[in-house]
Amino acid sequence: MELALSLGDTSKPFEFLHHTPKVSAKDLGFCMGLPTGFTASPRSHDKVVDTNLHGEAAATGVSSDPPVQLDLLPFSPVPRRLPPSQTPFPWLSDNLVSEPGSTDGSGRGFDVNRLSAEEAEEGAAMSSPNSAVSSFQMDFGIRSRRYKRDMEAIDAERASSRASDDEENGLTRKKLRLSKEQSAFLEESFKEHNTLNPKQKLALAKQLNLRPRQVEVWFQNRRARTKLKQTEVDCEYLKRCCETLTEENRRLQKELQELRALKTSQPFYMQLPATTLTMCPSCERVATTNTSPSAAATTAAPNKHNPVATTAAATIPSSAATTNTNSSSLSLAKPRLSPFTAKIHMPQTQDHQAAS
DNA sequence: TGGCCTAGTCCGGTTACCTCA
DNA sequence: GATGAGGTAACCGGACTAGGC
Repeated sequence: MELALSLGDTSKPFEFLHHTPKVSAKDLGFCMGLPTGFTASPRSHDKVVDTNLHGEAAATGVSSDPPVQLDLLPFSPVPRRLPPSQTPFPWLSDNLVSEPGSTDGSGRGFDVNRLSAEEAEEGAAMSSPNSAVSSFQMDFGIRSRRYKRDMEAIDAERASSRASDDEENGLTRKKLRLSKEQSAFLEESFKEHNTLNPKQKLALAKQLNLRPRQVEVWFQNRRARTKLKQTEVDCEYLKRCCETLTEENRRLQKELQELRALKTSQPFYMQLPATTLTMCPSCERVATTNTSPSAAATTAAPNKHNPVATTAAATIPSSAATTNTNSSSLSLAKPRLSPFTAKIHMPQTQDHQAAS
């Protein structure tokens, strides 16, 4: 069992991607793979949950839980600006001319003030608030068609009301509720890319009849919500891990007691050498050494980069080797170490170098 | 080349408004 | 109708980066 946070490829894009052929499904999608039986909170209407079941339970030996996988695509948490090739907004080419001097795609050199908020609103006001997204279709699957029509009418009315209020007051209202179409369109955009460069922001604002600042704020809040949901999923998963480990610990304690009882009743058992698993933190290889001198001569390989694949070592999951050594590995493989005594030895780097 | 300034963007946290049970 | 909870748009402050001087 391992926790996998995938920031890249997703093997299971969302269904809506099938309806957006301009964009490669490989680059899109916000997938949350959850363990079987784990149900995300149904409250969030915008929560898109895809139960990708990458079953490694058999390999890890912990119940039937697949790894929790969240594909937050295609954003990367470290680089805040991505090249334009990674920002596939299909509609951008229709609305904006690419900046000749912009090389990084982040919009550097693009004068955001060229299109003021008034201009943006003026341009957007030329069409009805919802016309920009009239071709955008999404089946929310919640309401009946009649109710849906009513809600759309209400949304349109609210949008027009907001526009008229802005015109009358000349002020921006403290808080506006985005229409359903606007939210859905922003959601689709977020799935394609969760960060915006100035061009994309302006294009979205223009299409949705919003101010660029509103689009920016929406994306910021949406990222925060995504992170919050990720945290909730992680928390839930770690909770399950803790429960599993507790149960495993209980089982091993019981097994230890049984072995001790067996040891007293069967003296030949003492002849079995104790095996120590040694894992080098730098190369992350596992070597075995037997505490018994005779056994060490036969099993412990001098070259620790060619560790002997004993039964115990072989049961160490490969995922453990890829886990950051600074954090506790969540790989809950069940190594059949009995009747060996296993321990993870963390030698100093100097030890490793001296040994090599 | 390094330092300073500015603009833009991000994030974490918070506030305030809106909706709904 | 009043109310509390939850969702979310909007704001604030700090940090970071890139470009210009």
